[in-house]
Amino acid sequence: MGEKSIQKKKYILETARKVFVEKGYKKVTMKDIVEACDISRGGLYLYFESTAQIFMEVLKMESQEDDDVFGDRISPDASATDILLLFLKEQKKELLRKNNTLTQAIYEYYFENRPAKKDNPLKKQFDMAAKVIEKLIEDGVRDGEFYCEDCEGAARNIMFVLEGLKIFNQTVGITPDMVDREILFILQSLSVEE
Amino acid sequence: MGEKSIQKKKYILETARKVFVEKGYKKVTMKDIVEACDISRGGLYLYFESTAQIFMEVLKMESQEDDDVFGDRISPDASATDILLLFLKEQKKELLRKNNTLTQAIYEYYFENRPAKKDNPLKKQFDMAAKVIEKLIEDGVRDGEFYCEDCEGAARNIMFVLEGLKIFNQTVGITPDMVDREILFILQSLSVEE
DNA sequence: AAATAAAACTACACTTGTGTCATTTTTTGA
DNA sequence: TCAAAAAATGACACAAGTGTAGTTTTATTT
Repeated sequence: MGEKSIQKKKYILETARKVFVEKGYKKVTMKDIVEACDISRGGLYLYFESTAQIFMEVLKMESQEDDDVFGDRISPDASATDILLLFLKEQKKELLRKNNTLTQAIYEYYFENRPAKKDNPLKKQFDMAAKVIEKLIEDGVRDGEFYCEDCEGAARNIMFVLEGLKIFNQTVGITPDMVDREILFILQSLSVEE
Repeated sequence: MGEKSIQKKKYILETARKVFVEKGYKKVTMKDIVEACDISRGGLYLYFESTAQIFMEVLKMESQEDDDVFGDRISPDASATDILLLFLKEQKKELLRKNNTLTQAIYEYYFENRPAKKDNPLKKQFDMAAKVIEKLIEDGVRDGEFYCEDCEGAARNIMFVLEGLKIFNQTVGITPDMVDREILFILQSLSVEE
């Protein structure tokens, strides 16, 4: 497969991503992707053999891309509160950018295809994020910024709230101020008593 | 439609429910239901005209049934902690009884059919439950059992955690002790400082 | 520019699901 | 007990999706 083919494959994946964003996972057919890419039926089968395969490769692409959007803009002397707030703001943006995310498609996919818990990407992501937040809270406690008796619990609590907001957004819809209220509550419950 | 027909309709709905529990929403076809009910294709169409309609009626049936499973067993002199704990235990049971719930099907349905936020049943349920918890926490605070500066926030926080656990369970799977840890954390964060 | 290889196309055969309708079976009541 | 009504059946026509293969178009190489 030549260089040109690789380009085309990438083009198909990027176009297919848009389709998945728009229609979720289950509703998407080869025809949808063929039409979005403006290629022929047979042409698509030259590169991929099923929507499932395409979706998996889209996910792979996705996970390669959004590796380090975050690490960049943390100044070295930022307080734990600052960082936590930055993280939560980032999550808020992600949540509300609903029209550009694969969230629903990913849920649909995992409804059907549940990998062993051990190597479930969703679980890994969750655990990693929780670990990061935990460290963050621990730092904050050490510096006297936060009060918290169970940093791990608090971190997991935050993660579950974020999960809750995410699914709520997909089924009911959320407004920015709903997210703000949750963020506020989280920060307040970590704040030291005067 | 005679009495017998009504019986049969109910029978179909109950059987269809099992199918939805097993396969979710989108995957279910009329054929699946026909076979589960052991009736003929045409026969089913006599009662319902689409899987969507059947699903909606299943949901209606569901919501009529689980009205007051809870209110019953609260003794009049139970403390707020007791009641909250009972509520959370109930939620835990519900969560882990995954193999008998329509959770995934409901999510799939609302991915496709998002009603206006105003009359979205999911939102209503959420808000109502949050209100109940809020009152509960307020009672606890008044009696000196709980410490909480933002009862509404705390209530919503609990609800979002439960939502998070729910979707997590459908996509990754949870274990009883994961739920226990969350319940413990919630109770601890409401506990009065000594 | 001719020959070959690579890429793309389209039409086809197959599968699965839907909704309908002429017919058969069952129930009812006079 | 038998005629009419109600309920149930299953075969059919249709629609939408899949995967394939023979053919055509485009690109590459000598």
